[in-house]
Amino acid sequence: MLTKRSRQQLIRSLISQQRISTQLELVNTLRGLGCHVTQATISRDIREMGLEKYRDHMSRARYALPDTEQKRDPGAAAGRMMREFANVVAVAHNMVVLKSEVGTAPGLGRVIDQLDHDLIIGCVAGDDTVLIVTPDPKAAEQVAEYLQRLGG
Amino acid sequence: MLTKRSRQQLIRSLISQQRISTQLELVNTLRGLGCHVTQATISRDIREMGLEKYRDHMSRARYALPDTEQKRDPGAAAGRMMREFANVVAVAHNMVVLKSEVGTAPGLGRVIDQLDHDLIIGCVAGDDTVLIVTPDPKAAEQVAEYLQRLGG
DNA sequence: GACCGGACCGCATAACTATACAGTGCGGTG
DNA sequence: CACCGCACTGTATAGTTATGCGGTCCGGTC
Repeated sequence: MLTKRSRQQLIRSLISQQRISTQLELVNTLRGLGCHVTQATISRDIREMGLEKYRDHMSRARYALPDTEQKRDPGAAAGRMMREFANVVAVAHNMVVLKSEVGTAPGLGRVIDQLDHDLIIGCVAGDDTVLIVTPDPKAAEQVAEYLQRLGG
Repeated sequence: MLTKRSRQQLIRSLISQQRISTQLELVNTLRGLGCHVTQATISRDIREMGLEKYRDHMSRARYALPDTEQKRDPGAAAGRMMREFANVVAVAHNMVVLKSEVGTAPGLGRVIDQLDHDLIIGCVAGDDTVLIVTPDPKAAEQVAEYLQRLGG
């Protein structure tokens, strides 16, 4: 049997890769990977890990990593967000303008804040635009390039 | 009987003022206010309004307004957050430093971003600190005062 | 070894939430 | 008015999650 620790790590991996809607679903998926536990244990794991259950834009339920989780690897989180939601990255003077899907800008702004990038002074987000403030035009260029690389 | 619309408004008001942990709790509270509905209706309302259920730092369950909801009245949202989580507001040069309960800084930073305040260029949040960047020391003073007023 | 305490888990079930179905009321249409 | 369609709701129940209790398995102590 897997240790509790590695089981929880497995759960983290699973829920970030595929949509898991119920604990039973998770139990069955884990069973398929040779990890045999009951729904009760999963319930405890989920609370312990602080996972969140929310509904996506199709109002389908899904478990997800908590917000704070993103701090462990802000680059990866930002990369995922960029790939999923960002459309255009542009430079304007000492700022980087990021256009994204409507409604996703606040989330993007947040992960970008969490990058804690030296050249990023701060950012503000509207509905579909993130404005990233940098010290000067050259830094803006660098940040823009960095973000584009993140977004793969 | 209240209209569906006003009932939902009432729900919004209730959950932002007090901790509501279950739908039954909400049903009873509403009943106390003369609004008599069943749990089923509440369940539908909650999904329709996109309310979220999460656990606070004491791991107590609570319903809350969705993130996007805060945009309608960012001042109120920020005020609530400030009252609940902020401890110290200080000025340092052209910045405002906000110390808060551990783990609450990202959320605070976010609502502050959403204030879309003229004098706030942007902000970054750590675990228990929000750094707010303003154009100059005078603006920082003004922002600090504004935030303190918000926090009541 | 005997005993204790704590972490962990499963079982059974309580607690909570979502939904299928049917009923009501209301506005529009013939 | 008769009829239809739609929004809304309650009832009953299915679906989902949380938890009280008891058991097992260590690791430490006497």
